[in-house]
Amino acid sequence: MHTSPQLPSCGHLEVACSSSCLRELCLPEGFSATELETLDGLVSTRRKLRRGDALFRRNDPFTSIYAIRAGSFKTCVTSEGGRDHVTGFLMSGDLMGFDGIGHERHGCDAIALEDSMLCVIPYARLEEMSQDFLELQRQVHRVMSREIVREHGNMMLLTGLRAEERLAAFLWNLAQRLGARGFSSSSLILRMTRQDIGTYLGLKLETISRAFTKLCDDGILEVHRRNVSILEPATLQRIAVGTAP
Amino acid sequence: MHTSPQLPSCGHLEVACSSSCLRELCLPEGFSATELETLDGLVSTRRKLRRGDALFRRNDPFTSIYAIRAGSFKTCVTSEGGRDHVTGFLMSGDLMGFDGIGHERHGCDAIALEDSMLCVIPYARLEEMSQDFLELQRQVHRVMSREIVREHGNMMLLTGLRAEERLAAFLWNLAQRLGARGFSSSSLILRMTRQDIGTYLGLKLETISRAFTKLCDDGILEVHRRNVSILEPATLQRIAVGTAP
DNA sequence: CGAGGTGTTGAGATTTGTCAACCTACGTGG
DNA sequence: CCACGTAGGTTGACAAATCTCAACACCTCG
Repeated sequence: MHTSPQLPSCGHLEVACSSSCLRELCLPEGFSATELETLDGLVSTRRKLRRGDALFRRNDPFTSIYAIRAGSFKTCVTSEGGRDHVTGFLMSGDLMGFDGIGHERHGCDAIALEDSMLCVIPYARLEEMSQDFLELQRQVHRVMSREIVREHGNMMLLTGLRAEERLAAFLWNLAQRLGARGFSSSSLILRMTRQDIGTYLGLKLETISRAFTKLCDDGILEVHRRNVSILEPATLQRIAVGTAP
Repeated sequence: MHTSPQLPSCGHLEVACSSSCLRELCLPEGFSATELETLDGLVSTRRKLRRGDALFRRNDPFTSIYAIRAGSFKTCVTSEGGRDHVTGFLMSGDLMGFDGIGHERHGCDAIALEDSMLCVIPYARLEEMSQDFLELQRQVHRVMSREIVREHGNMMLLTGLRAEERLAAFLWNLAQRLGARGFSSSSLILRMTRQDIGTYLGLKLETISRAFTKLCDDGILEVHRRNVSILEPATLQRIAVGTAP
Protein backbone atom coordinates (compact mmCIF):
# COMPACT_ATOMS: atom_id res chain seq x y z
CA MET A 1 0.00 0.00 0.00
CA HIS A 2 3.03 2.21 0.30
CA THR A 3 6.54 2.75 -0.91
CA SER A 4 9.44 0.61 0.33
CA PRO A 5 7.95 -2.83 -0.27
CA GLN A 6 9.76 -4.68 2.49
CA LEU A 7 7.32 -7.50 3.00
CA PRO A 8 7.81 -9.61 6.09
CA SER A 9 8.92 -13.07 5.11
CA CYS A 10 6.31 -15.74 5.56
CA GLY A 11 7.82 -17.65 8.42
CA HIS A 12 11.24 -18.96 7.50
CA LEU A 13 10.33 -19.71 3.92
CA GLU A 14 11.45 -17.79 0.91
CA VAL A 15 9.80 -19.50 -2.00
CA ALA A 16 9.16 -16.85 -4.58
CA CYS A 17 5.44 -16.33 -4.71
CA SER A 18 4.57 -18.08 -1.48
CA SER A 19 6.47 -15.61 0.56
CA SER A 20 4.88 -12.57 -0.98
CA CYS A 21 1.48 -12.81 -2.52
CA LEU A 22 0.42 -15.96 -0.73
CA ARG A 23 1.06 -14.43 2.65
CA GLU A 24 -2.50 -15.06 3.74
CA LEU A 25 -2.35 -18.67 2.73
CA CYS A 26 0.83 -19.29 4.68
CA LEU A 27 0.13 -20.32 8.21
CA PRO A 28 2.27 -19.94 11.31
CA GLU A 29 3.70 -23.45 11.42
CA GLY A 30 3.30 -23.67 7.71
CA PHE A 31 3.66 -26.35 5.16
CA SER A 32 6.50 -28.72 4.53
CA ALA A 33 9.06 -27.61 1.98
CA THR A 34 7.76 -29.97 -0.68
CA GLU A 35 4.17 -28.95 -0.03
CA LEU A 36 5.21 -25.39 -0.38
CA GLU A 37 6.78 -25.99 -3.73
CA THR A 38 3.56 -27.51 -4.93
CA LEU A 39 1.69 -24.54 -3.57
CA ASP A 40 3.46 -22.31 -6.00
CA GLY A 41 1.53 -24.25 -8.60
CA LEU A 42 -1.56 -22.46 -7.35
CA VAL A 43 -0.60 -19.30 -9.08
CA SER A 44 -1.20 -19.35 -12.78
CA THR A 45 -0.22 -15.86 -13.86
CA ARG A 46 0.60 -12.41 -12.65
CA ARG A 47 -1.38 -9.37 -13.56
CA LYS A 48 -0.56 -5.70 -13.54
CA LEU A 49 -3.19 -3.00 -13.21
CA ARG A 50 -2.96 0.73 -13.41
CA ARG A 51 -4.65 3.05 -11.02
CA GLY A 52 -8.37 3.10 -11.77
CA ASP A 53 -8.42 -0.21 -13.63
CA ALA A 54 -11.03 -2.78 -12.71
CA LEU A 55 -9.75 -6.23 -11.84
CA PHE A 56 -13.27 -7.57 -12.10
CA ARG A 57 -16.74 -6.14 -12.04
CA ARG A 58 -19.99 -7.13 -10.43
CA ASN A 59 -21.57 -10.06 -12.28
CA ASP A 60 -18.38 -10.99 -14.06
CA PRO A 61 -18.13 -14.77 -14.05
CA PHE A 62 -16.04 -15.95 -11.15
CA THR A 63 -12.90 -17.87 -12.05
CA SER A 64 -10.12 -16.94 -9.70
CA ILE A 65 -9.03 -15.69 -6.33
CA TYR A 66 -6.45 -12.91 -6.44
CA ALA A 67 -3.55 -12.28 -4.12
CA ILE A 68 -2.34 -8.71 -4.04
CA ARG A 69 1.40 -8.62 -4.53
CA ALA A 70 1.77 -4.86 -4.49
CA GLY A 71 -0.59 -1.94 -4.51
CA SER A 72 -4.09 -1.61 -3.17
CA PHE A 73 -7.72 -1.98 -4.19
CA LYS A 74 -11.20 -1.03 -3.21
CA THR A 75 -14.21 -3.27 -3.64
CA CYS A 76 -17.45 -1.48 -4.30
CA VAL A 77 -21.01 -1.89 -5.42
CA THR A 78 -23.08 0.58 -7.37
CA SER A 79 -26.56 0.49 -5.89
CA GLU A 80 -29.86 0.99 -7.71
CA GLY A 81 -29.75 4.71 -7.04
CA GLY A 82 -26.40 4.89 -8.82
CA ARG A 83 -24.52 5.57 -5.62
CA ASP A 84 -21.17 3.92 -5.10
CA HIS A 85 -20.72 2.03 -1.86
CA VAL A 86 -17.24 0.90 -0.96
CA THR A 87 -17.35 -2.45 0.84
CA GLY A 88 -13.66 -2.88 1.52
CA PHE A 89 -10.10 -1.74 1.08
CA LEU A 90 -7.39 -4.29 0.36
CA MET A 91 -3.64 -4.08 0.42
CA SER A 92 -0.61 -6.16 -0.38
CA GLY A 93 -0.85 -9.68 0.93
CA ASP A 94 -4.66 -9.66 1.02
CA LEU A 95 -6.72 -12.16 -0.91
CA MET A 96 -9.64 -10.99 -2.99
CA GLY A 97 -12.58 -12.62 -4.70
CA PHE A 98 -14.11 -15.02 -2.20
CA ASP A 99 -17.42 -13.28 -2.62
CA GLY A 100 -17.66 -14.81 -6.08
CA ILE A 101 -17.69 -18.46 -5.10
CA GLY A 102 -21.25 -18.60 -3.85
CA HIS A 103 -23.00 -17.50 -7.00
CA GLU A 104 -20.25 -18.13 -9.53
CA ARG A 105 -20.19 -14.41 -10.26
CA HIS A 106 -18.47 -11.57 -8.54
CA GLY A 107 -20.66 -9.59 -6.19
CA CYS A 108 -18.76 -6.33 -6.46
CA ASP A 109 -16.28 -4.31 -8.51
CA ALA A 110 -12.60 -4.44 -7.62
CA ILE A 111 -10.78 -1.24 -8.56
CA ALA A 112 -7.06 -0.55 -8.26
CA LEU A 113 -6.37 2.49 -6.09
CA GLU A 114 -2.82 2.73 -7.43
CA ASP A 115 -0.70 0.84 -9.92
CA SER A 116 -0.79 -2.69 -8.60
CA MET A 117 0.36 -6.21 -9.24
CA LEU A 118 -1.26 -9.45 -8.25
CA CYS A 119 -1.13 -13.20 -8.56
CA VAL A 120 -4.02 -15.07 -10.15
CA ILE A 121 -5.11 -18.24 -8.36
CA PRO A 122 -7.56 -20.19 -10.52
CA TYR A 123 -10.27 -21.36 -8.20
CA ALA A 124 -10.54 -24.76 -9.84
CA ARG A 125 -6.92 -25.37 -9.01
CA LEU A 126 -7.44 -24.25 -5.44
CA GLU A 127 -10.32 -26.72 -5.15
CA GLU A 128 -8.24 -29.58 -6.49
CA MET A 129 -5.26 -28.89 -4.33
CA SER A 130 -7.43 -28.49 -1.25
CA GLN A 131 -8.51 -32.07 -1.81
CA ASP A 132 -4.92 -33.23 -1.62
CA PHE A 133 -3.65 -30.95 1.11
CA LEU A 134 -5.82 -30.91 4.18
CA GLU A 135 -3.74 -28.08 5.51
CA LEU A 136 -4.54 -25.96 2.49
CA GLN A 137 -8.24 -26.63 2.80
CA ARG A 138 -8.03 -25.60 6.43
CA GLN A 139 -6.30 -22.40 5.58
CA VAL A 140 -8.85 -21.51 2.94
CA HIS A 141 -11.58 -22.01 5.52
CA ARG A 142 -9.68 -19.90 7.99
CA VAL A 143 -9.22 -17.07 5.55
CA MET A 144 -12.89 -17.02 4.63
CA SER A 145 -13.94 -17.30 8.24
CA ARG A 146 -11.79 -14.35 9.17
CA GLU A 147 -13.38 -12.35 6.41
CA ILE A 148 -16.75 -13.08 7.99
CA VAL A 149 -15.47 -11.99 11.39
CA ARG A 150 -14.00 -8.84 9.91
CA GLU A 151 -17.35 -7.95 8.42
CA HIS A 152 -18.98 -8.41 11.80
CA GLY A 153 -16.49 -5.92 13.13
CA ASN A 154 -17.35 -3.52 10.34
CA MET A 155 -20.99 -3.87 11.14
CA MET A 156 -20.43 -3.00 14.76
CA LEU A 157 -18.41 -0.04 13.67
CA LEU A 158 -21.30 1.18 11.55
CA THR A 159 -24.02 0.53 14.10
CA GLY A 160 -22.21 1.57 17.23
CA LEU A 161 -19.88 4.47 16.52
CA ARG A 162 -20.28 8.11 15.64
CA ALA A 163 -18.57 9.91 12.79
CA GLU A 164 -15.32 10.80 14.51
CA GLU A 165 -15.12 7.36 16.12
CA ARG A 166 -15.68 5.61 12.83
CA LEU A 167 -12.91 7.55 11.17
CA ALA A 168 -10.62 6.82 14.11
CA ALA A 169 -11.44 3.12 13.86
CA PHE A 170 -10.80 3.18 10.13
CA LEU A 171 -7.42 4.85 10.51
CA TRP A 172 -6.44 2.66 13.42
CA ASN A 173 -7.27 -0.46 11.45
CA LEU A 174 -5.37 0.79 8.44
CA ALA A 175 -2.34 1.61 10.55
CA GLN A 176 -2.36 -1.81 12.19
CA ARG A 177 -2.56 -3.59 8.87
CA LEU A 178 0.27 -1.53 7.46
CA GLY A 179 2.29 -2.23 10.56
CA ALA A 180 1.71 -5.96 10.18
CA ARG A 181 3.16 -5.69 6.70
CA GLY A 182 6.31 -4.01 7.85
CA PHE A 183 5.34 -0.47 6.93
CA SER A 184 5.14 2.43 9.30
CA SER A 185 1.99 2.34 11.37
CA SER A 186 2.24 5.95 12.40
CA SER A 187 2.66 7.67 9.08
CA LEU A 188 0.47 6.63 6.19
CA ILE A 189 -0.65 7.69 2.78
CA LEU A 190 -4.33 7.25 2.03
CA ARG A 191 -4.85 5.82 -1.41
CA MET A 192 -8.55 6.54 -1.47
CA THR A 193 -10.62 9.72 -1.62
CA ARG A 194 -12.66 11.18 1.22
CA GLN A 195 -15.66 10.13 -0.78
CA ASP A 196 -14.51 6.51 -0.76
CA ILE A 197 -13.90 6.60 2.97
CA GLY A 198 -17.30 8.21 3.36
CA THR A 199 -19.32 5.55 1.60
CA TYR A 200 -17.26 2.88 3.35
CA LEU A 201 -18.08 4.35 6.76
CA GLY A 202 -21.62 5.37 5.96
CA LEU A 203 -20.90 9.08 6.11
CA LYS A 204 -20.81 11.98 3.67
CA LEU A 205 -17.47 13.23 2.49
CA GLU A 206 -17.97 16.57 4.23
CA THR A 207 -18.43 14.73 7.50
CA ILE A 208 -15.21 12.81 6.90
CA SER A 209 -13.43 16.05 6.21
CA ARG A 210 -14.74 17.62 9.40
CA ALA A 211 -13.80 14.57 11.44
CA PHE A 212 -10.26 14.81 10.09
CA THR A 213 -10.11 18.46 11.07
CA LYS A 214 -11.41 17.65 14.52
CA LEU A 215 -8.79 14.94 15.09
CA CYS A 216 -6.14 17.41 13.94
CA ASP A 217 -7.38 20.18 16.22
CA ASP A 218 -7.22 17.75 19.11
CA GLY A 219 -3.60 17.02 18.30
CA ILE A 220 -4.21 13.37 17.55
CA LEU A 221 -3.39 13.54 13.84
CA GLU A 222 -1.47 15.61 11.43
CA VAL A 223 -3.09 15.63 8.01
CA HIS A 224 -1.97 17.10 4.71
CA ARG A 225 -4.39 15.92 2.08
CA ARG A 226 -3.66 12.20 1.88
CA ASN A 227 -0.69 12.11 4.19
CA VAL A 228 -1.67 11.20 7.70
CA SER A 229 0.58 11.10 10.74
CA ILE A 230 -0.73 9.57 13.89
CA LEU A 231 0.64 11.65 16.73
CA GLU A 232 -1.25 9.98 19.56
CA PRO A 233 -1.95 6.36 18.69
CA ALA A 234 -3.25 5.53 22.16
CA THR A 235 -5.84 8.28 22.04
CA LEU A 236 -6.80 7.36 18.51
CA GLN A 237 -7.45 3.82 19.60
CA ARG A 238 -9.45 4.94 22.58
CA ILE A 239 -11.68 6.98 20.33
CA ALA A 240 -11.88 4.11 17.87
CA VAL A 241 -13.45 1.73 20.37
CA GLY A 242 -16.03 4.30 21.35
CA THR A 243 -14.97 4.62 24.96
CA ALA A 244 -13.28 8.01 24.86
CA PRO A 245 -14.24 10.68 27.47
CA MET B 1 -39.05 -19.43 12.97
CA HIS B 2 -42.78 -19.90 13.09
CA THR B 3 -45.53 -22.33 13.77
CA SER B 4 -46.52 -24.95 11.18
CA PRO B 5 -43.08 -26.37 10.44
CA GLN B 6 -43.68 -27.51 6.90
CA LEU B 7 -40.13 -27.44 5.64
CA PRO B 8 -39.64 -27.69 1.91
CA SER B 9 -37.99 -30.95 1.02
CA CYS B 10 -34.44 -30.65 -0.12
CA GLY B 11 -34.73 -31.57 -3.75
CA HIS B 12 -36.22 -35.02 -4.16
CA LEU B 13 -34.42 -36.48 -1.21
CA GLU B 14 -35.98 -37.37 2.08
CA VAL B 15 -33.12 -38.62 4.16
CA ALA B 16 -33.92 -37.69 7.71
CA CYS B 17 -31.49 -35.01 8.72
CA SER B 18 -30.27 -34.08 5.29
CA SER B 19 -33.65 -32.87 4.24
CA SER B 20 -34.23 -30.68 7.23
CA CYS B 21 -31.31 -29.28 9.12
CA LEU B 22 -28.78 -29.73 6.34
CA ARG B 23 -30.86 -27.71 3.92
CA GLU B 24 -28.04 -25.28 3.31
CA LEU B 25 -25.60 -28.06 2.56
CA CYS B 26 -27.90 -29.63 0.00
CA LEU B 27 -27.38 -28.21 -3.41
CA PRO B 28 -29.75 -28.04 -6.36
CA GLU B 29 -28.43 -31.03 -8.25
CA GLY B 30 -27.30 -32.55 -5.03
CA PHE B 31 -25.41 -35.56 -4.04
CA SER B 32 -25.85 -39.16 -5.04
CA ALA B 33 -27.99 -41.29 -2.77
CA THR B 34 -25.01 -43.07 -1.27
CA GLU B 35 -23.18 -39.83 -0.74
CA LEU B 36 -26.19 -38.48 0.96
CA GLU B 37 -26.35 -41.35 3.36
CA THR B 38 -22.77 -40.71 4.32
CA LEU B 39 -23.60 -37.07 4.77
CA ASP B 40 -25.91 -37.96 7.58
CA GLY B 41 -22.76 -39.06 9.34
CA LEU B 42 -21.86 -35.37 9.58
CA VAL B 43 -24.34 -34.85 12.34
CA SER B 44 -23.18 -36.10 15.69
CA THR B 45 -25.97 -35.07 18.02
CA ARG B 46 -29.06 -32.94 18.32
CA ARG B 47 -29.43 -30.20 20.83
CA LYS B 48 -32.44 -28.47 22.30
CA LEU B 49 -32.34 -24.96 23.66
CA ARG B 50 -34.90 -22.90 25.47
CA ARG B 51 -35.60 -19.31 24.71
CA GLY B 52 -32.76 -17.17 26.04
CA ASP B 53 -30.23 -20.01 26.21
CA ALA B 54 -26.80 -19.47 24.71
CA LEU B 55 -25.66 -22.04 22.18
CA PHE B 56 -22.16 -20.66 22.44
CA ARG B 57 -20.55 -17.49 23.63
CA ARG B 58 -17.81 -15.27 22.36
CA ASN B 59 -14.39 -16.83 22.97
CA ASP B 60 -15.80 -20.29 23.56
CA PRO B 61 -13.52 -22.75 21.81
CA PHE B 62 -14.82 -23.57 18.38
CA THR B 63 -15.69 -27.19 17.77
CA SER B 64 -18.77 -27.40 15.62
CA ILE B 65 -21.01 -25.88 13.02
CA TYR B 66 -24.70 -25.89 13.90
CA ALA B 67 -27.67 -26.40 11.64
CA ILE B 68 -30.92 -24.97 12.93
CA ARG B 69 -33.63 -27.58 12.74
CA ALA B 70 -36.36 -25.52 14.32
CA GLY B 71 -36.53 -22.17 16.06
CA SER B 72 -34.40 -19.07 15.64
CA PHE B 73 -31.32 -17.38 17.00
CA LYS B 74 -29.57 -14.08 17.18
CA THR B 75 -25.82 -13.68 17.10
CA CYS B 76 -24.50 -10.75 19.04
CA VAL B 77 -21.42 -9.17 20.47
CA THR B 78 -21.15 -7.15 23.63
CA SER B 79 -18.81 -4.27 22.92
CA GLU B 80 -16.40 -2.61 25.34
CA GLY B 81 -19.03 -0.11 26.38
CA GLY B 82 -21.29 -2.97 27.44
CA ARG B 83 -23.71 -2.37 24.59
CA ASP B 84 -25.17 -5.36 22.80
CA HIS B 85 -24.86 -5.38 19.04
CA VAL B 86 -26.83 -7.97 17.12
CA THR B 87 -24.89 -9.14 14.09
CA GLY B 88 -27.44 -11.52 12.64
CA PHE B 89 -30.72 -13.35 12.91
CA LEU B 90 -30.88 -17.00 11.92
CA MET B 91 -33.79 -19.30 11.32
CA SER B 92 -34.51 -22.93 10.57
CA GLY B 93 -32.26 -24.34 7.89
CA ASP B 94 -29.51 -21.80 8.49
CA LEU B 95 -25.99 -22.82 9.42
CA MET B 96 -24.24 -21.11 12.28
CA GLY B 97 -20.71 -20.93 13.59
CA PHE B 98 -18.46 -20.30 10.59
CA ASP B 99 -17.09 -17.25 12.31
CA GLY B 100 -15.29 -19.56 14.73
CA ILE B 101 -13.05 -21.34 12.24
CA GLY B 102 -10.57 -18.53 11.71
CA HIS B 103 -9.45 -18.12 15.28
CA GLU B 104 -10.60 -21.43 16.76
CA ARG B 105 -12.93 -19.49 19.03
CA HIS B 106 -16.38 -18.13 18.46
CA GLY B 107 -16.50 -14.45 17.66
CA CYS B 108 -19.97 -13.83 19.02
CA ASP B 109 -22.72 -15.12 21.26
CA ALA B 110 -25.52 -17.20 19.78
CA ILE B 111 -28.76 -16.86 21.73
CA ALA B 112 -32.00 -18.73 21.10
CA LEU B 113 -34.90 -16.36 20.44
CA GLU B 114 -37.40 -19.14 21.08
CA ASP B 115 -37.27 -22.78 22.06
CA SER B 116 -35.13 -24.32 19.34
CA MET B 117 -33.57 -27.51 18.13
CA LEU B 118 -30.44 -27.98 16.10
CA CYS B 119 -28.02 -30.51 14.68
CA VAL B 120 -24.40 -30.46 15.77
CA ILE B 121 -21.85 -30.90 12.99
CA PRO B 122 -18.38 -31.44 14.44
CA TYR B 123 -16.04 -29.36 12.38
CA ALA B 124 -13.31 -31.99 12.35
CA ARG B 125 -15.74 -34.39 10.71
CA LEU B 126 -16.74 -31.77 8.16
CA GLU B 127 -13.07 -31.26 7.32
CA GLU B 128 -12.48 -34.96 6.87
CA MET B 129 -15.50 -35.53 4.74
CA SER B 130 -14.74 -32.51 2.60
CA GLN B 131 -11.50 -34.24 1.70
CA ASP B 132 -13.40 -37.22 0.36
CA PHE B 133 -16.32 -35.46 -1.25
CA LEU B 134 -15.31 -32.65 -3.56
CA GLU B 135 -18.93 -31.68 -3.83
CA LEU B 136 -19.19 -31.19 -0.08
CA GLN B 137 -16.08 -29.05 -0.01
CA ARG B 138 -17.56 -26.95 -2.76
CA GLN B 139 -20.78 -26.50 -0.92
CA VAL B 140 -19.01 -25.44 2.25
CA HIS B 141 -17.12 -22.83 0.27
CA ARG B 142 -20.36 -21.67 -1.32
CA VAL B 143 -22.12 -21.32 2.01
CA MET B 144 -19.29 -19.29 3.48
CA SER B 145 -18.97 -17.18 0.36
CA ARG B 146 -22.66 -16.37 0.48
CA GLU B 147 -22.31 -15.34 4.07
CA ILE B 148 -19.65 -12.88 2.96
CA VAL B 149 -21.91 -11.54 0.23
CA ARG B 150 -24.79 -11.22 2.65
CA GLU B 151 -22.64 -9.17 4.96
CA HIS B 152 -21.75 -6.87 2.09
CA GLY B 153 -25.45 -6.38 1.57
CA ASN B 154 -25.90 -5.58 5.24
CA MET B 155 -23.13 -3.08 5.05
CA MET B 156 -24.78 -1.30 2.14
CA LEU B 157 -28.01 -1.29 4.05
CA LEU B 158 -26.30 0.41 6.97
CA THR B 159 -24.34 2.91 4.93
CA GLY B 160 -26.93 3.74 2.33
CA LEU B 161 -30.42 3.68 3.82
CA ARG B 162 -32.34 5.78 6.30
CA ALA B 163 -34.24 4.48 9.31
CA GLU B 164 -37.52 3.69 7.60
CA GLU B 165 -35.74 2.15 4.63
CA ARG B 166 -33.57 -0.01 6.84
CA LEU B 167 -36.56 -1.37 8.68
CA ALA B 168 -38.32 -2.02 5.37
CA ALA B 169 -35.25 -3.87 4.10
CA PHE B 170 -35.07 -5.88 7.28
CA LEU B 171 -38.72 -6.91 7.10
CA TRP B 172 -38.55 -7.61 3.40
CA ASN B 173 -35.55 -9.84 3.87
CA LEU B 174 -37.19 -11.66 6.76
CA ALA B 175 -40.36 -12.21 4.75
CA GLN B 176 -38.41 -13.56 1.78
CA ARG B 177 -36.49 -16.00 3.94
CA LEU B 178 -39.66 -17.20 5.60
CA GLY B 179 -41.25 -17.59 2.21
CA ALA B 180 -38.32 -19.67 0.98
CA ARG B 181 -38.91 -22.00 3.91
CA GLY B 182 -42.55 -22.52 3.11
CA PHE B 183 -43.97 -20.10 5.65
CA SER B 184 -46.17 -17.15 4.90
CA SER B 185 -44.17 -14.23 3.59
CA SER B 186 -46.91 -11.71 4.25
CA SER B 187 -47.71 -12.41 7.86
CA LEU B 188 -44.91 -12.89 10.32
CA ILE B 189 -44.13 -13.00 13.98
CA LEU B 190 -41.00 -11.20 15.08
CA ARG B 191 -39.06 -13.26 17.56
CA MET B 192 -36.78 -10.41 18.57
CA THR B 193 -37.30 -7.18 20.48
CA ARG B 194 -37.28 -3.67 18.99
CA GLN B 195 -34.02 -3.25 20.80
CA ASP B 196 -32.51 -6.22 18.96
CA ILE B 197 -33.72 -4.90 15.63
CA GLY B 198 -32.33 -1.53 16.60
CA THR B 199 -28.80 -2.61 17.31
CA TYR B 200 -28.87 -4.82 14.23
CA LEU B 201 -29.87 -1.88 12.04
CA GLY B 202 -27.77 0.70 13.82
CA LEU B 203 -30.75 2.59 15.21
CA LYS B 204 -32.24 3.22 18.64
CA LEU B 205 -35.30 1.26 19.63
CA GLU B 206 -37.43 4.39 19.67
CA THR B 207 -36.50 5.05 16.07
CA ILE B 208 -37.51 1.50 15.18
CA SER B 209 -40.82 2.00 16.91
CA ARG B 210 -41.46 5.24 15.06
CA ALA B 211 -40.53 3.66 11.73
CA PHE B 212 -43.06 0.90 12.40
CA THR B 213 -45.72 3.48 13.14
CA LYS B 214 -44.86 5.34 9.96
CA LEU B 215 -45.14 2.22 7.81
CA CYS B 216 -48.47 1.49 9.45
CA ASP B 217 -49.79 5.00 8.91
CA ASP B 218 -48.87 4.68 5.25
CA GLY B 219 -50.91 1.50 5.01
CA ILE B 220 -47.94 -0.68 4.15
CA LEU B 221 -47.97 -2.73 7.33
CA GLU B 222 -50.31 -3.78 10.07
CA VAL B 223 -48.50 -4.22 13.36
CA HIS B 224 -49.66 -5.49 16.73
CA ARG B 225 -46.60 -5.80 18.93
CA ARG B 226 -44.67 -8.64 17.31
CA ASN B 227 -47.24 -9.63 14.72
CA VAL B 228 -46.58 -8.00 11.40
CA SER B 229 -48.74 -8.19 8.29
CA ILE B 230 -47.34 -6.89 5.07
CA LEU B 231 -50.24 -5.26 3.27
CA GLU B 232 -48.29 -3.80 0.35
CA PRO B 233 -45.23 -5.95 -0.36
CA ALA B 234 -44.38 -4.07 -3.55
CA THR B 235 -44.25 -0.74 -1.78
CA LEU B 236 -42.29 -2.24 1.08
CA GLN B 237 -39.70 -3.51 -1.34
CA ARG B 238 -39.51 -0.18 -3.12
CA ILE B 239 -38.78 1.53 0.16
CA ALA B 240 -36.30 -1.20 1.09
CA VAL B 241 -34.06 -0.53 -1.90
CA GLY B 242 -34.03 3.17 -1.17
CA THR B 243 -35.66 4.26 -4.39
CA ALA B 244 -39.09 5.19 -3.09
CA PRO B 245 -40.58 8.62 -3.95
C1' DC C 1 -52.79 -8.17 41.59
C1' DG C 2 -48.45 -6.23 41.07
C1' DA C 3 -43.89 -6.08 38.87
C1' DG C 4 -41.04 -5.95 35.20
C1' DG C 5 -40.04 -6.28 30.51
C1' DT C 6 -41.53 -4.36 26.26
C1' DG C 7 -43.42 -0.93 23.18
C1' DT C 8 -45.25 3.80 22.05
C1' DT C 9 -45.19 8.69 21.94
C1' DG C 10 -43.67 13.56 22.72
C1' DA C 11 -40.39 17.54 23.12
C1' DG C 12 -36.06 19.17 22.77
C1' DA C 13 -30.91 18.36 22.07
C1' DT C 14 -27.30 16.47 18.87
C1' DT C 15 -25.46 14.69 15.06
C1' DT C 16 -25.20 14.37 10.43
C1' DG C 17 -26.63 15.80 5.83
C1' DT C 18 -27.25 19.42 2.25
C1' DC C 19 -25.96 23.12 -0.54
C1' DA C 20 -22.85 26.38 -1.85
C1' DA C 21 -18.57 28.84 -1.97
C1' DC C 22 -13.94 28.54 -2.13
C1' DC C 23 -9.23 26.67 -1.99
C1' DT C 24 -5.37 23.75 -3.61
C1' DA C 25 -2.78 20.46 -6.01
C1' DC C 26 -2.11 18.17 -10.21
C1' DG C 27 -2.03 17.08 -14.98
C1' DT C 28 -2.70 18.62 -19.70
C1' DG C 29 -1.90 21.11 -23.51
C1' DG C 30 -0.39 25.25 -25.53
C1' DC D 1 7.50 26.23 -18.61
C1' DC D 2 3.32 28.31 -17.63
C1' DA D 3 -1.80 28.75 -17.71
C1' DC D 4 -5.70 26.79 -16.91
C1' DG D 5 -9.18 23.23 -16.11
C1' DT D 6 -10.64 19.92 -13.06
C1' DA D 7 -10.94 16.65 -9.37
C1' DG D 8 -10.39 16.51 -4.67
C1' DG D 9 -10.69 18.76 -0.22
C1' DT D 10 -12.24 22.29 3.27
C1' DT D 11 -15.42 25.27 5.51
C1' DG D 12 -19.82 27.66 6.76
C1' DA D 13 -24.80 28.16 7.45
C1' DC D 14 -28.84 25.91 7.64
C1' DA D 15 -32.07 21.74 7.25
C1' DA D 16 -33.19 17.19 8.36
C1' DA D 17 -32.66 12.89 10.59
C1' DT D 18 -31.81 10.61 14.62
C1' DC D 19 -30.92 10.40 19.57
C1' DT D 20 -32.02 11.35 24.37
C1' DC D 21 -34.83 11.58 28.16
C1' DA D 22 -39.08 11.03 30.11
C1' DA D 23 -43.79 9.64 30.62
C1' DC D 24 -46.98 6.31 29.97
C1' DA D 25 -49.52 2.00 28.05
C1' DC D 26 -49.64 -2.81 27.50
C1' DC D 27 -48.91 -7.61 28.15
C1' DT D 28 -47.07 -11.59 30.57
C1' DC D 29 -45.97 -14.08 34.39
C1' DG D 30 -45.40 -15.16 38.96
